[in-house]
Amino acid sequence: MRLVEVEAYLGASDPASHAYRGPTARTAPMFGPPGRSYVYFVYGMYYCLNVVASRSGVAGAVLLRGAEPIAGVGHDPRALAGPGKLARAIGLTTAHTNMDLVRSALSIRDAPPVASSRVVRAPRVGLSQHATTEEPWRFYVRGSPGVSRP
DNA sequence: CGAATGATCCGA
DNA sequence: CGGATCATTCGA
Repeated sequence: MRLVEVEAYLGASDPASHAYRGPTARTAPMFGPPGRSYVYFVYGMYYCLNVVASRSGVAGAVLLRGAEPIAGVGHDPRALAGPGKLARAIGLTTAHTNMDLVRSALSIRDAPPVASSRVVRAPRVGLSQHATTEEPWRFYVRGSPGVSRP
C-alpha cells in the first residue's frame, strides 16, 4: 500500500495524545525507540497503527490514517481509507504493538516523492474530549481516494 | 445522528 | 471496583 494520510502525536505537550499523561502499559511503545509500532484498540472494534518517531524516553508517534492499495486492481480503492480500515486490512491487532517496522515482515519504505503542491496540512481528525493542540498535524495527499476524509 | 462494543484509566 | 471515555466506522 502507499500511505497518503498521517497524523502526528506527541507527549506531555499534546493533550490529544495517548501519551499525554505519561507512560502506561498500553502506551509504553510510544516512549520506546523509534521505528517500532504502537497499535491500540478503540471503540471496541477497531485497531489503529502508529509508527514511533521520537527517541527513547520521549513520546512521539505518527498515526497511519489512510493509504492507497498498490496492486489493487479489482480492490476497493477506499479499503484503506481510515485508520481502522487500514489496520483491519493488514490484520493488525494489539499483538502487533511494539514491533520493529524497519526490518520485519511488515515494513515501511520510501515511495516516489509526492509534489508538495499535493500535500495538504490540516487539523487532526476525531479528537473530542481533549483540548486539541491547534497545530495542524494531519498530512494527506490531495485528491487521493485513500484519504479518510477530505 | 447514533449504535456497536470492549479495553483502558482515573477516581473513590 | 465502577463508570466515563474513546486518535472509528457504518447505516438510517
